Amino acid sequence: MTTETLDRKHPARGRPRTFDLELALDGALAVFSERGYQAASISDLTEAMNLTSGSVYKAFKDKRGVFLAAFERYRAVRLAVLQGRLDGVGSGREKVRQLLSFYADSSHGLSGKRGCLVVSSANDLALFDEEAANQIRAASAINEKRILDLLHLGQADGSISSSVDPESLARTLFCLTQGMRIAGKTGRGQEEMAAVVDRAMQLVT
Amino acid sequence: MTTETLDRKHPARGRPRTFDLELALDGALAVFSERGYQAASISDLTEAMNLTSGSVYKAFKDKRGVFLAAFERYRAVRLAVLQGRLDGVGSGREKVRQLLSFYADSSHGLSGKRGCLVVSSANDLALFDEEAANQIRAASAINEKRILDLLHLGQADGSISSSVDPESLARTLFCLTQGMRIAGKTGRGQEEMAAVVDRAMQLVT
DNA sequence: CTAATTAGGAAATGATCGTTTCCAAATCAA
DNA sequence: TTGATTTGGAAACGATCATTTCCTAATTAG
Repeated sequence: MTTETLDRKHPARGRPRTFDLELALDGALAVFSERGYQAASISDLTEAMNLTSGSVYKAFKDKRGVFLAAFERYRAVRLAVLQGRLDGVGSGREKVRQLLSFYADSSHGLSGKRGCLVVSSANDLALFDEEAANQIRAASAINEKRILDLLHLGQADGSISSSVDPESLARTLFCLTQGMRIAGKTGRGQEEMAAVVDRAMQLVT
Repeated sequence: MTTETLDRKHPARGRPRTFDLELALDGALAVFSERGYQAASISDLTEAMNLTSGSVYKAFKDKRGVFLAAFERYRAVRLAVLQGRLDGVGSGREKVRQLLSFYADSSHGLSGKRGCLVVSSANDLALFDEEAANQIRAASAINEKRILDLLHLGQADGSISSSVDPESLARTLFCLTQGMRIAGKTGRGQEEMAAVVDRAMQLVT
């Protein structure tokens, strides 16, 4: 999936890379999240990545390559954190609440204003070529599917009634998470978002 | 609220304007909605507005001026359509459903991919100066407040229970509408969005 | 009429954009 | 060693960006 240029774990030949690739991507994804693809200039990126533009282009080919690598990095990091929280609770219903709380916690204060790279990329979908757009759409679909899987789990373990339609509920909760991220851009408090989670959990019966 | 340059209804002196201001703004807001503020170039805008850049700068001062005028135009047009739908139904609860359906109808197909100017502007909030950002935040707040008012109306006319907390429910439904607009960017069907509305209405008891 | 004023529009402006080029430095293979 | 290869980084590139300038056209005021 990643390009040949990126994953040289053991650089057999040539001068070795002196910067941390993932650390650089963390800087890049912060810029992309906050400003969007187009408004994130190479200058913005090189500054946040602590690299010169030459090194950036050597490592990622072009701006699109930086974005796609940062996008994957973002998803991996976020998924790891979420997975840790899901593992901490038992029932399917509790996992659903944990997932919603995960989004709520990300949607307030400074992290709320920084935003979600998947949401902002979906918002900017028209700016990308078909291949990149497909990756963004796929990431959204996976996030929605994850909610659906938790609902199925809850119905299997009895924590969620089998009478509710999992698909439409998953879609509804997914929309809610995306909306929390947008609302978070305008500056929200922890309690405001927590109350949204409590309210939404009334749908998960 | 609008600047002196714009609302010259009766141009006392000088050559009269030969283009329709609101028609031009309709073109501009379509570009801003679909591409976002930064990615909407003056070339994109002049093409969509059927104007030369000179005329654009005469009428709106700068790109920021075009955006702010288009933003207000968008809100006015959308509010008019929404108000028409709200007037068509009776109870507060039915008005809430109508509002959610209004967003759902806008979030599928082509209009879904075009997106909402308020949502995309909130997403790009970091790109604007403080004054413009405040206008965007205010627009979001008004949209949330509108839902709250409908909930209060429903509680007054008995169509919504007085035991539910209107503030947190309004915030939840607001997040849902914003999220529907984001989900709509990735391409959704009418039925998918309609099901989300049905599901959300279970919260409005 | 003339003067003042404003719109329309082409062309030019300086800044910034993403990207490439070029060269020195650092590594491995031989 | 020597050659091949890759990185680091400064500088340059053409394209495009938002904006201004300048001139003509169209209108009102007097």
